[in-house]
Amino acid sequence: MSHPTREQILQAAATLYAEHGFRGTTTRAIAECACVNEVTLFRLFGSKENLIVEAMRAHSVPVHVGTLPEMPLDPPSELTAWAKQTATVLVSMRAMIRQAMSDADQSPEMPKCVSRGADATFDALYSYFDRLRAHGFVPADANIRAAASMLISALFHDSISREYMPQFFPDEADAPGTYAQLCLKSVDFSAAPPVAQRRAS
Amino acid sequence: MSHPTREQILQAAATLYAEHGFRGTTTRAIAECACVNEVTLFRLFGSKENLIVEAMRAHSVPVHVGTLPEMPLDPPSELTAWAKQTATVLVSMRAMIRQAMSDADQSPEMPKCVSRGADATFDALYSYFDRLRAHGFVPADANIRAAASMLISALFHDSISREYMPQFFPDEADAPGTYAQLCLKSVDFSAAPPVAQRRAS
DNA sequence: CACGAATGTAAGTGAGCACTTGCAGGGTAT
DNA sequence: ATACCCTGCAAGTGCTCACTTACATTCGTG
Repeated sequence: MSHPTREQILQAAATLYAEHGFRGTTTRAIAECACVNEVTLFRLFGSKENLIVEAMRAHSVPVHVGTLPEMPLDPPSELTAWAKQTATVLVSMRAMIRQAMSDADQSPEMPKCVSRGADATFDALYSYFDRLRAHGFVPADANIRAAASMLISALFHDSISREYMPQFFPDEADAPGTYAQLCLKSVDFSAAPPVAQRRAS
Repeated sequence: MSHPTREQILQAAATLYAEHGFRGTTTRAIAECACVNEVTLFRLFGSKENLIVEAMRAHSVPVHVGTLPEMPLDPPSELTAWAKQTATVLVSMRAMIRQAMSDADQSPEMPKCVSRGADATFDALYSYFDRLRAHGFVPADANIRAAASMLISALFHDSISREYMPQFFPDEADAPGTYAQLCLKSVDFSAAPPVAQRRAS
């Protein structure tokens, strides 16, 4: 029994929340946007807070991280492709992210919706860097943890701040690739792995 | 005599804004926090929006960027010191930054208060990197623009997101220094400019 | 058809909001 | 002392908000 109205409402709530935040999103506006009666919101979700938190949870899940190969072959292009995918996802969620980061006093659940996605992204990138290390692309003592953090930070800051200060960031078209290249340099990436070094896991 | 009440009010408005954002900050709360009558707010500033925008402008100014020497001598330690100073400033303003980034629909002035500070920070760092290049610390073809952007992005993301996802970032104590070192690596920094050799760590 | 669950409609409640008005006190300068 | 400006105080206006109540309508299923 998949309620179609339920999905409409959650979608409307997520859209309006991204635009206006928690306090700026009224139940009346959600109802209008979802083409349902305002009373239906309360019958289905009980309260505005429940509704919006549920909408956030539903729409922060599709943080399908970009694809990073199990077996690294061409790290620069692989990482560039991943950075571009990640940037695209972040840009599509930038408004929601901005709101959620500032609505911690409304419901502590909102920042968590963001950090969950960020953690998943970080894990994917970190384990890829670990594979690079295992295959000898980067030295064993490289600070891959901090490097992964920095790359994601660059993508994050770019996506949520570029529209306010475009002159701050590299050219939009190849910014993700630029970040990826600098990141690889920062971990002493070398194109030709000196055979197979030690296996780290 | 410079109105003391005026400063009290601006201070209170900035404090409350950082905590609760534009819509969450009521004129009543500002008045109470500043120990003045609510009517005084409107007599002095006309409207809530005027008041808060003015408070933001007044309190986003002290983005006194950290000190970066005109003549670079020991870039790793100089940059580390600067990163730590910048991180401290960012952390002290994190709540205000988060709110301002999400209140663009309330007043387009708010994100500008943030971006102005960021631009000044970027300019300081970029020109320092330019000096590094001029003195031979980094090669002429290094992408110092993107590297400066990435370092600030790392400091930015760290300061505003760490409390929501502490496991994402390097250890708090030396995170700024770590970012600085990785950043220098990403621009092929070499310790000895005239006799370019490998640097010992 | 009968029943019940989901939805719509109309109206309203109580609270909080930004902002206003009118008036009274209190300090300062002329 | 008088005039003036700043501030406090009390009360109120008009609006919007989240949320409720009571009743009517639709629709699928047995």
